[in-house]
Amino acid sequence: MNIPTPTSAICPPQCNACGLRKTGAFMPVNAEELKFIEAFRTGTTAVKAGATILHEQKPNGKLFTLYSGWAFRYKTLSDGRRQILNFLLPGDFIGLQQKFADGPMHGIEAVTDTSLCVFPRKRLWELFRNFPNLGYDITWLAAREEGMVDDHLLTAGRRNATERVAMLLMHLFRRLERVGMAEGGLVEFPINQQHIADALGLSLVHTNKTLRRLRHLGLHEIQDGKLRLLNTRALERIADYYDTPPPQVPLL
Amino acid sequence: MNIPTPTSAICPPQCNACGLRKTGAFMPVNAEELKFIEAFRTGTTAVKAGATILHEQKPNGKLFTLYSGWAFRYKTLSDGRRQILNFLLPGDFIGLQQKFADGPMHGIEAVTDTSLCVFPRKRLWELFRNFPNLGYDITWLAAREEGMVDDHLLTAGRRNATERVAMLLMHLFRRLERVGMAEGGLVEFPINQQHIADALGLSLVHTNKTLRRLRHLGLHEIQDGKLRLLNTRALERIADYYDTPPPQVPLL
DNA sequence: CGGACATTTGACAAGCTTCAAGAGAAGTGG
DNA sequence: CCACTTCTCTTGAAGCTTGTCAAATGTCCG
Repeated sequence: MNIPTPTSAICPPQCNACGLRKTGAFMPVNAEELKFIEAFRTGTTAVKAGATILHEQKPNGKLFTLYSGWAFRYKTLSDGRRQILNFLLPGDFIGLQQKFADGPMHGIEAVTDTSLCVFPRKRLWELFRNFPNLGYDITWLAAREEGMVDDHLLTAGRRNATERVAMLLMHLFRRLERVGMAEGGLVEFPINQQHIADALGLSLVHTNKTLRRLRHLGLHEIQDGKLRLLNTRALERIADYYDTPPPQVPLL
Repeated sequence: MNIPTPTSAICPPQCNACGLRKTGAFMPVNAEELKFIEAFRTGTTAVKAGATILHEQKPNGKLFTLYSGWAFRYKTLSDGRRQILNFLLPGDFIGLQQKFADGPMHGIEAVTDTSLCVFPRKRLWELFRNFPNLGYDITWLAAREEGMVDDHLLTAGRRNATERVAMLLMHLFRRLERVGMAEGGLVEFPINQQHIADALGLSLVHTNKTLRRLRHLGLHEIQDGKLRLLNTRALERIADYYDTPPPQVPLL
């Protein structure tokens, strides 16, 4: 059984000591690739809970791999309405869109204290030229990230409140499980109801009532920053969720 | 002034005769790259209006560039509710996600008669190895596509019906304009109200009433399969839309 | 204890969906 | 050429889901 990765962990100075790679959740890389990744990496950063990793308006020329903690990508309308586009969990590659898009960006904010590896986006081209397989991996990650947003769009556009909440619980649980952060039906769950509301396109009040209803049905429990799923079968049925996250994904 | 690309056009047998490249909307490629693209291409297909380009459940190992016509990516829930994820317009690269994702796919359906270039996804790796800049371009395209879905998620999650409709009109108009398919305020507009409803996460009836309201306000006109924007300023303000599509994008 | 913040609950209003049905356009076959 | 079907657009009415407003409770922390 996997031991949950401590979200407080700091990214080690050497990539070959990387705690994420040891989980078995990621595709192995050869020595040469690992060496390049380490050289590609500018360094590491820690971002405190609630702080901004990437400002919504101005790109900062950096790419990240989230080593530990939770974060989320979001967009806001000018009157303040906020939509969370996706949650970011350990192993996720961050900032690709920024490299390319010109228009309004999305912001990234840390939910918990986070630790990140930093890469200069200027050298991304170098990566594609010298290590085409890593370039391929990055495309893989971009496509996977888009696939998740596709799912969330289906959720926001066509599922009702109950289905949306069930979907989010299953989605996050499965992703955490994949990177070895679940023990039994229990996972760390540092987000609050406002995060959930913003991710699902619901109001805070309605999110609360919906969450409460599912809880009274005995489907889940959220306590002390931990989520326990008590009936995944029922949640999957309600959400019409049958996704299976891939066993191994690339890791930069 | 650009001449609108006829959506009935057939993709020519030689890539150097490609009508899309002549529009100036796409990044130029050198002779060597063009030669590879032509060799990479398996051939061309035509898909009739309403037919399926990519089935929602089974990937078919193909990648496409949409040469002419409109299509859309979509997902459905098991009870039939459908969400359109994005519309596909001439020049768009199709099918990347399929290459990578394992789980439930998205489907692609032609709105009008379409003409497409076909590429074998098996040789994608070859492209990355031999032409890293083309690999880079593909990542660019993946990131751009995700950026669009991000926007649509914000729309479905946080905009009301009026704002959503205004957003969609502006979004599509700007994209069509970019590939030279707009004359003055007029563009081909082959989708019906059900498409709009499915793209925005609204019911057909409410979409109709909202569309009607905007029309009575003198903001737009839809007639004979053509859309005319009469007050882009007002539409932008309503939608809180300030995006500027990039002047040139890669084209495979 | 006081203050900030997340959760919870009730009441009411509003927006959106559903149901139902009619009008108009376009295509089909006798 | 006309009856008939099909499809899209349109409109009205009723009902339900969700949002908004307001306030209470609980918790953590200085």
